[in-house]
Amino acid sequence: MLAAMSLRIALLGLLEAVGPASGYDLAKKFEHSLNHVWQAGHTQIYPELLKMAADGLVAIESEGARGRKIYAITPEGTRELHTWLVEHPPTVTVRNEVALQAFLLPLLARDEAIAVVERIRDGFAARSVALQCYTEGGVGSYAAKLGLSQVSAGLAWAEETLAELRR
Amino acid sequence: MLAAMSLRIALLGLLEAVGPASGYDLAKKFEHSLNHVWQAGHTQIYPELLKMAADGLVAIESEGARGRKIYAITPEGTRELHTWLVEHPPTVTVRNEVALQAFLLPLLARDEAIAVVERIRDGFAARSVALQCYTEGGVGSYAAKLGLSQVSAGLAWAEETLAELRR
DNA sequence: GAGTGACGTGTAACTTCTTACATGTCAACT
DNA sequence: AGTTGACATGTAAGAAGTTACACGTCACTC
Repeated sequence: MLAAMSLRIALLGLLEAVGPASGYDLAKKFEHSLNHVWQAGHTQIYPELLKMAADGLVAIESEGARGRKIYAITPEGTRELHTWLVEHPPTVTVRNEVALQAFLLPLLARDEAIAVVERIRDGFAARSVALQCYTEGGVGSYAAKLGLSQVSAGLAWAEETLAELRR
Repeated sequence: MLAAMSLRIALLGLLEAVGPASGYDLAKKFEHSLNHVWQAGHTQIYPELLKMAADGLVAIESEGARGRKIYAITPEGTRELHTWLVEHPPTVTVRNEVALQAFLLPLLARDEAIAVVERIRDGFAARSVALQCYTEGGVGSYAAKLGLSQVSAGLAWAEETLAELRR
């Protein structure tokens, strides 16, 4: 068992939370409700599901139309998921282009800096709208509330910084 | 020129902001002031500096004691950095273990969920303390303020969620 | 003078993630 | 009958990042 394997955990969590699903379904979840939590495309998801099946964490429940494969979590998968959730101290790996631009803001002329912060602000605003949908109940509402509060904080920072730069 | 290369930008930005430095110095910056913005270890930094030197973005200014090499940014490097800052729309790639645990919180029993959120809260609290130092002036104060406001939002979320879970 | 710890640079093997390519099904519309 | 678009799954090559190892210097303390 390796250190990270968060993609595995995300997949196991989705299967546990919403029931059996295909790789395609799971990829859709990553695009939408999981978008502000963990990102992964189908090219990463399909091979990972195959590996997880080989490791006994998921099982192919059925194969439907158009080659659609439905995966279900196994008891072993549930165990692994539960262990990770309870025991794994989450690692904070920040790799944030927005923060990087904020960091380097002093290197820019005033007008340029203002334009950059405006773009950042608009990005936060868009994400804020996108997150609203998920805060009301359902799986992921805790994460959506966390995301929304952090995005709102970012939005407030952008407004403050703009005011400061314009002074 | 590839899409991401944020490591390059971070290195160029540091060299531009604090002047010539060795790989070792830069690695220290990543550990400290840049820690809440972008993470990279020396095993990633040293080879990247060599590649950047080959591409003409930095130059080896001098070699000091203990094989220490001092890199300086070149005019071409400055140009590249400036272009990225002004033109690159920052991509938001979220891959966040804390948010993942928040997402999956409903899968846990009440007591387990409380323990998990307490651990998350403690993590936010620690990061909050670490960030205070950098908010007062100097390069990176904008980023530190952004980080601090987002960490504070996370802390508030944790307290609220704990209250809700305990009800 | 021996040991310790910070300084300082690097490689190799591996995992993770991205981009581009490749293939085929099915339903709806024109 | 042909086209479009969502459905559905995969591979391969390469970039980015992590972990483990390896080497040598210098200053300070015991």
